[in-house]
Amino acid sequence: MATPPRRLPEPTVARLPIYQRITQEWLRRDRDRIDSTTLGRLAGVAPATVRRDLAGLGPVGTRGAGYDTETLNARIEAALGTDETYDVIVIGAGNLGRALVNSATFSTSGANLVGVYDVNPSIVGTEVSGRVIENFAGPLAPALLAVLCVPAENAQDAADRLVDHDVHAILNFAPQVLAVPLGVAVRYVDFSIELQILNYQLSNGTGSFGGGVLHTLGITRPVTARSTIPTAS
Amino acid sequence: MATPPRRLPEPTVARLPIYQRITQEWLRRDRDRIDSTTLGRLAGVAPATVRRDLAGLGPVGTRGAGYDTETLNARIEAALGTDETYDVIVIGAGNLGRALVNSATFSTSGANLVGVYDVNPSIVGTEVSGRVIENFAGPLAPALLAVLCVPAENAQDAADRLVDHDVHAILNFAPQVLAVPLGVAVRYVDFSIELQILNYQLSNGTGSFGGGVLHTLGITRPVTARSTIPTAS
DNA sequence: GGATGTGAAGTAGTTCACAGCC
DNA sequence: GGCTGTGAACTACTTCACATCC
Repeated sequence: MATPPRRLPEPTVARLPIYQRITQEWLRRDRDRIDSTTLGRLAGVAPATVRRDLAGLGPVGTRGAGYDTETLNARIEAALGTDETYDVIVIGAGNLGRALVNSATFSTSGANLVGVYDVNPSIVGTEVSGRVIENFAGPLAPALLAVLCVPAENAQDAADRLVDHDVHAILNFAPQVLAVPLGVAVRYVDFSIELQILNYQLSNGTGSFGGGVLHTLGITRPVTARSTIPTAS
Repeated sequence: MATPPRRLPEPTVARLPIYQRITQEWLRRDRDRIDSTTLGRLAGVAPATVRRDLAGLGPVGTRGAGYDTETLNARIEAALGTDETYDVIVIGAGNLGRALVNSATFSTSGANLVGVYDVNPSIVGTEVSGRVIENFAGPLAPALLAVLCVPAENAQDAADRLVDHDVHAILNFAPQVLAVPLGVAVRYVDFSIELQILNYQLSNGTGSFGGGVLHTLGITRPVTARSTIPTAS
């Protein structure tokens, strides 16, 4: 059990996948080290915060030389638990559900799609990404994690069904606050709320001092450079 | 200028749209008052936090009687700036882009869709929600806010194009950290990161004490009740 | 009586600044 | 020399608890 020592702060957990994405890009480009300043610039996070975040994974860097790309990637994976795969079902195979199922990143983060469901008879039986869409009214593949992409008015009913089916975490794309029993985690992705927040920032110059803001949860630092990840030099 | 007195804290801004959604549901059901405890239970937020948030809009409640539904809704709208509409363009009309354009909530929050663009010749010219998809290489309708739903590998290029076109805020659905100049706000909606966070919470019982967690940004309170919004009594 | 609005206290997260190690 | 890891200071947000007003 050389896994994460203590529980990580929420904002750290939200940033780890971003560091990981950058680290993986670094790996692809055969760069074997990265330092907190660079990582911070690319992720839109202060260097000290990067170090504090990564230090939470146990000592992972090398003083004077930054972080070893390979090790860092492995450590983040272990901390997030994405080194093992986890089963996910998708409820709702409209445009959104299909977009998610098709999305390349679905599997790269350890998620293992074990079922796609819908109630619409004209959709059930069709395929998406080579997977047959099944009837949500019928039996469900076992999974602890479900992604909900149904219309708002059906979201609560669907959530109830999922809870009965022993789902313990729901990623809800419906613009609908869900009521679930204690012990079930819900996370919301709400398009129009995100729009509203951005619009507010536009009108008020919030987020740093009017600067380009990274905002996957706690991230509020401007990314100044125009380039993304430089090619290996 | 009877608009918001001071700048609101980020987490408050993220919660206001949720309060607003509940308030609007309340309006629809002809309930003319709501109190911080009820609002908090439905939104998954502590009552004191609800009051602190709403107090930031200037005095809006009535001691002893809670908040007037109509007034509250208007105040939140004014604070968020959704009482005036704002123009938005959507870049990328794949499944995701189409899902967003179709989404009922698009317009309900003040957003005004003024253009949908793609580079794929087999998509350009087709319609989505009665709107013709135009060529992203061609001229763009003016808008300060853009929604980016292109593949990760095209996201930075598209963002550069948008910045040149004087877009000041980008809602990025591509799993790609964008580099933009200062003065441009970016907000990320990243499916696989959300999944990873949820999976982490599953494995670690984070978020309250393993309880059902509301998590549109700062929201970490369990919603215990099974019912959503009760029907008018 | 009852619920808001808010000082004061508490908590969490970020950033500084530098000791420690390569 | 350079960059990590971290105590200490700081900042931001949340929650308590109660005075205030309907």
